[in-house]
Amino acid sequence: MAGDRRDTVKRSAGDAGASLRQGPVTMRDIARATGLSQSTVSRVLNRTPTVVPIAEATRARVLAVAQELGYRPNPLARGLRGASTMLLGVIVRDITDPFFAGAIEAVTVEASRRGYNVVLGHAHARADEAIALWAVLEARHCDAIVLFGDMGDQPRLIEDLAGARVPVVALWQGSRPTNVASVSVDNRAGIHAVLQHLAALGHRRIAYVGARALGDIKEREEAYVEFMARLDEPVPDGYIRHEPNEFAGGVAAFDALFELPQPPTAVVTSTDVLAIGTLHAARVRGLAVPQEVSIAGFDDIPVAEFTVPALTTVRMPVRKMVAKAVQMVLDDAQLDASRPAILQPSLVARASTDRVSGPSS
Amino acid sequence: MAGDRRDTVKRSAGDAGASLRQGPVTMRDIARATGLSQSTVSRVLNRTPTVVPIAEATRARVLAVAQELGYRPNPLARGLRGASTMLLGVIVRDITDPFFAGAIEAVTVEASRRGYNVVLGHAHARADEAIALWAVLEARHCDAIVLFGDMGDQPRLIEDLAGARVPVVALWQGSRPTNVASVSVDNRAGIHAVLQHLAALGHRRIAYVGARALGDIKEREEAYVEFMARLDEPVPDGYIRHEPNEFAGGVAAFDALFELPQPPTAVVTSTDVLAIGTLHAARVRGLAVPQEVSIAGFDDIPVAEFTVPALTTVRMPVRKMVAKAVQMVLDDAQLDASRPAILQPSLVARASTDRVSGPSS
DNA sequence: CTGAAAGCGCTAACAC
DNA sequence: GTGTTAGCGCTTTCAG
Repeated sequence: MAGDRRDTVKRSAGDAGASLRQGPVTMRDIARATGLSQSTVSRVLNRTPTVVPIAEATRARVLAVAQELGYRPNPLARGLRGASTMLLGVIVRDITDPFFAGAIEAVTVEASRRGYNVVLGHAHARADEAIALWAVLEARHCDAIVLFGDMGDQPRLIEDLAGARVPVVALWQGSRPTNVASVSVDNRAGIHAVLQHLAALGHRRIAYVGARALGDIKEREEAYVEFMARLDEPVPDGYIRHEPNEFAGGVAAFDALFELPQPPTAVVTSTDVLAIGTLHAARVRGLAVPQEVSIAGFDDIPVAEFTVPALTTVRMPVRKMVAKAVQMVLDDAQLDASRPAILQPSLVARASTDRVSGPSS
Repeated sequence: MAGDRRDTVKRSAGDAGASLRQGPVTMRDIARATGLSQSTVSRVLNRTPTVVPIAEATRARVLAVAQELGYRPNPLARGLRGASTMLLGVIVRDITDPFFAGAIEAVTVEASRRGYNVVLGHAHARADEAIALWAVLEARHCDAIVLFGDMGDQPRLIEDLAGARVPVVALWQGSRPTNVASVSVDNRAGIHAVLQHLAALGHRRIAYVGARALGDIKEREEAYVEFMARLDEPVPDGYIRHEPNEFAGGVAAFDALFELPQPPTAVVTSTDVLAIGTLHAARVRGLAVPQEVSIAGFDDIPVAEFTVPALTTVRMPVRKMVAKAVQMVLDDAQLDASRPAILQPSLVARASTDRVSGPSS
């Protein structure tokens, strides 16, 4: 059934087919065309360094012919033979999440800088699919695997990964040690920074909106609870809202918050995505941001700077984190699973937060 | 240098290693364990249908052992042998673009429904990188390639693709016939729909903001020009603004528009991304949307429903388009390059557009 | 119904 | 310096 797509027509080498690109050109073709052996061709094309010396003339000839014939190595064959596939597997929980979109871009850039290509597996918000993906990627002979997002609800995946035959590193999994090396952000510091900012503006009734707690999100919620306690500010019932990490989740949370007898004067969300939904809900309710309610997010996704009003948030050092992860996983460095690398976020104060000003009371 | 990562330790088959997953289990291992030949194992595992009958007992035994040993086929070897790799290559111009993020998700879903994985190549807004990518993907033996975005400024890529050994289909390239099969949207209908909507609300001074014209974007601009002409409404100088397709581009365009002696009462953008920037700029200038200026986008990206105010836009039938493209390219159907498949968009009227109401004059 | 054998394109010992 | 020779794990004739 398959196979009928393959060209059986082979041009005799030396054919004048200048720019007429032909089917797959193999090393054998080059060997024939140059009158050399395939292994010599291989050696030249792999620039086997000092180990095996090659006559300069030979090398030039091979290179020339390879160029002319438009030779391109077959990564499958290479991979089969045990060489590296120059493939970096990335498993991401939800591509739709603008935050991960940025991360994917970052990892692609970082990978291609090292000559790697990225195979993207998409678990579509279901971590159990990620398990299958993982199998695929390993089988696919990726040289390394990077995991994006909190797969914490799938301990099995994490365990499997720990026993992987390729290096694995996880990003944004929260900073609790797992079985797999990871790069995280200091969620506590981030949340404390926004809350500090809000507190300094006079806010005391601050609500929190986040997804059900796993990984990073869990830490953010805990940091919120901790900070409020330290502020000696009791958190009223209903001030902690759990909603799926989507725009609509932010809307739902905000609506619920403002049905409360004593609504908050500020809302902190676990991600910018939720914050954007919140911004929208405020508008729909006719509440002015930041005059009547302040809103702050977390991540600093690209659109955060352009929301209405611009969103105060915590900037995630995405590129740095990704670079770190890629370096760890490709340089095969000490993949120490017990001690995650933790990077620092920073507060970005924009127009969505301001002094508290008595809305009604 | 490479290779030291490979386990040389081979467990003798039959070992009690129940859940202790071991290194790569090959067909040979299964053959040995069952006492059958490798080819039989292969036949079973490939469910070679009616062609080659297999004793039920044999089949069961192989399956059982394969299961127990945790066998997973090596796609590299499969691919080498000429079989399909179950890999769908996707080249996307800019992952950061929220629109493409949605498209990627759609293609991943569609692909995995057919048992395919997606290899994502990211051209990072530079189409010349896409050329290299294309080479990579082909060499990577993808069974098919899907192109996202207007690579129209890189005729070379398109030409190369036309001579590809694997089926290729391009999405969002504009509807002009190229050398490669494509799926497009009726940009003209989309733009006319928004403009019609705006005109019905009483708008006459309508500006257009779009990226430099290629592919879809070009068609949208042309449709705008055409519609305004038909409306018998001269387009004042400076009402057509070219900005990069980024949030910041929308800001810049809006600012320029409102420096004009006679600013527009409505702004139509070629994409939602630009519209969002525009919304932001309006807020910064203190112009109320939609009371003082109406704004409409194109694409209906997920966030469009949650902007402030919610964005009127043209809904791109992303899933349908992607499904169509995947079907074309995988079912190897008639890849007719001369006649693009064109799907219809639909207007989504939301809060960012309203009747024109004399702002100042 | 099953086995033996020939490679896919490439790398890596090992010879000369 | 270069050629020979084995395979990597799998599919696929071609023989039993």
